[in-house]
Amino acid sequence: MIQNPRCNHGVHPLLKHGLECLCKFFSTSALCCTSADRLKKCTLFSDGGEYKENRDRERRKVMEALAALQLPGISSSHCVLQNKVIHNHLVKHGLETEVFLINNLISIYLSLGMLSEASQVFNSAPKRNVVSWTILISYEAQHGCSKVAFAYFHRMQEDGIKPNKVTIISLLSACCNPEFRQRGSLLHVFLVEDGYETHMVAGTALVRMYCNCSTLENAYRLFIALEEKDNMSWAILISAHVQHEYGDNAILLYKQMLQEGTLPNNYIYNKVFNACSIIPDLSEGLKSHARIIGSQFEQCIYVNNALVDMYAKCRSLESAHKIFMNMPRKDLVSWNVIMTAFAQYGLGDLVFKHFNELKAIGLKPDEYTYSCLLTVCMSLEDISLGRSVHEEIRKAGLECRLPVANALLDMYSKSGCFEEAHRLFDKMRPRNNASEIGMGTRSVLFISSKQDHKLFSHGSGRDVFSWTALIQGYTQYGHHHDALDFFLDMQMEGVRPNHVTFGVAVNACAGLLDVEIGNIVHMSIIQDGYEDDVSIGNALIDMYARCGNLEDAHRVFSGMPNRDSVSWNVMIGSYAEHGKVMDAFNVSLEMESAGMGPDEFTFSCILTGCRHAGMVSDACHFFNHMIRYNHVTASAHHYASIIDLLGRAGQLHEAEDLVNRIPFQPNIVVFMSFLSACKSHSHIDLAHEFSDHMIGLAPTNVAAHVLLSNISNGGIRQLDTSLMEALDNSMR
DNA sequence: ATAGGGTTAG
Repeated sequence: MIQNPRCNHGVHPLLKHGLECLCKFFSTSALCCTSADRLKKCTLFSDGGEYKENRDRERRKVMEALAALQLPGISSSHCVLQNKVIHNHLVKHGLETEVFLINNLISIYLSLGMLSEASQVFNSAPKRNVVSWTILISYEAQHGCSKVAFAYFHRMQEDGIKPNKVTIISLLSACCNPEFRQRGSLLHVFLVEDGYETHMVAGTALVRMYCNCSTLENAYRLFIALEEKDNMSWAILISAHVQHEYGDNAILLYKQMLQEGTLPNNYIYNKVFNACSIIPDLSEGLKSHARIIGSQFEQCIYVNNALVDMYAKCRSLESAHKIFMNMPRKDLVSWNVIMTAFAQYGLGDLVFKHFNELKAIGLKPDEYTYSCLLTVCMSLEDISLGRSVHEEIRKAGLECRLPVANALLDMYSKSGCFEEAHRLFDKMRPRNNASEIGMGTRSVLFISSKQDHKLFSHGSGRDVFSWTALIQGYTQYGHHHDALDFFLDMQMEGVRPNHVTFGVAVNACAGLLDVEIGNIVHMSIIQDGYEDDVSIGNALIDMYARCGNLEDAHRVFSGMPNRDSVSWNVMIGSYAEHGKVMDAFNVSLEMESAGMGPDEFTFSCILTGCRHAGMVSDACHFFNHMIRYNHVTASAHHYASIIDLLGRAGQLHEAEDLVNRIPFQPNIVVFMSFLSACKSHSHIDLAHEFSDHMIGLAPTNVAAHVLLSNISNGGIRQLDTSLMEALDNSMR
């Protein structure tokens, strides 16, 4: 029993040590800032603030209890106020107070990131209860160390302590992906047994777990069964829909929430704006923006960051910038968002200008800032600028952070700098090992005080983006064998390809004209459930067609549940390329009746096909169709193609007529097609009529001069083939 | 009493 706290009677020596550590910390300004910030947060956002306020009140009580003990380093300003309340506490609860204070200490240490102090108190505590363990579990869960959280859960049960509702809720938040599906259902059973399945907090945690580990449908079933829903329950469901990129459904849920009379909070506005960015849907975004004008949310930094992003994604950069400029407070994310927006609009100068500004006001760029800069370097194709950014990243010690490392990989790989790409890639360890080591060391932190912070705080393994960047680079530079080798290595390392990786792998097979490997990749695509992906489907059509397998190409095409204009054009182009012009034309008619207008590219494909097959009259028919077709304006490529065809067939007057009818300034390819035809049919006079035009258009074009000299000298046949190539290349 | 369900950029 503690009569007078000043005398320290009855305080456990270990606890006293912990208190001393804490007191040292109280005397520094750091804690004052932290609690002041926290209090501000509570008053700014009422949602969830009440809980935090209570918690802070309790913490203050503990602080004051410590002050009352008059340990060295405590400042008197922390003391007096609730001294009496605490004193009564200590008297009333006697020894039980010890575990209460210990739990508070652990919790405070953890919230300040003082892990070794926390573990010291935990390990030497004379008594632990369910709360002591739950504090650790919740800490690990919130810091993404799910496996450690479950390790504590087992340890706790071995120690004979039964988990309660709060423990289960904390663990549910650690179930972050399908890997935890089984453990998650086990927790679900725990809750059902105790009758908490539809309890608001427990049920909401369940909803989140199902969103992460199962399907949104299963999550929704639990959601509608909740006895009560608050806006946090809605926020979780809406957020999950946004995460799965179901922007429309997220908006529908949001409207349903409003209809049921639940008021949105800052989390929900944040998600609604995210949903509008995904779709993108400016009008819905404007509506919600109007709702928050004049409200407390207008000040909220998260909401504003999402708004800036939303306007940028909805093609309204000006509004995005206006919001950014008017934000009462900006954090690094705000700067990152606006810089990313500028980068998306190709405004590299503004990106770098803002980068310098944010540094000038004392913010420290992070991995996202730098990866944004790198995308700019990449779009400018300025590898030396990229290298200087890389140097700055190295100095900032951020080279191994995944977003940056992946952006660097992407840049080097797509610029063909494979040596540098590999140097970086090899530094990034395989991800599974890294996290296992981290986890393994971590799980004994509180049991035996063994620790190794570096391993888990900076571990950056390669993920699917890292591999994909490398494979993409290899394919782009024609190293298809290497690309496919890495595609296999990646899977050996346990990293599953995503839709981009699969698409690139298919391209590599197409590049190798290797339909056997192509078939194998196709099977993996089906196995992994990517067969309905549009861009993968397009790549498959192209792969089969290039390998000469038009039937399989068409089978993929006709099996696609969704097609974009590329799908149609690839199919049409494949037929045209193989001389099956009628098939190409029929598919283009289908395309038309499917409500997707044939575009410039479609006609280029067909005209190229006609050119290869020498089908003059059909080409003219398609050409006239195109001219009459409202949405397509014939381009220089189209004219060049048809003029070339007419010329080859000897119909030089028709060709001449067409040259004169071109409604815009024809380019050099058009003239060269025509003059080349004049030459092969010995219409030298006609050629001379147009030669001044051509040379005037491109006085320094060597090929044009060679062509003219050939015409004057009676011609050399070989130029024809180079012209064909130039024409083909200009079509692509 | 202390522990509980949630945010932004590749």
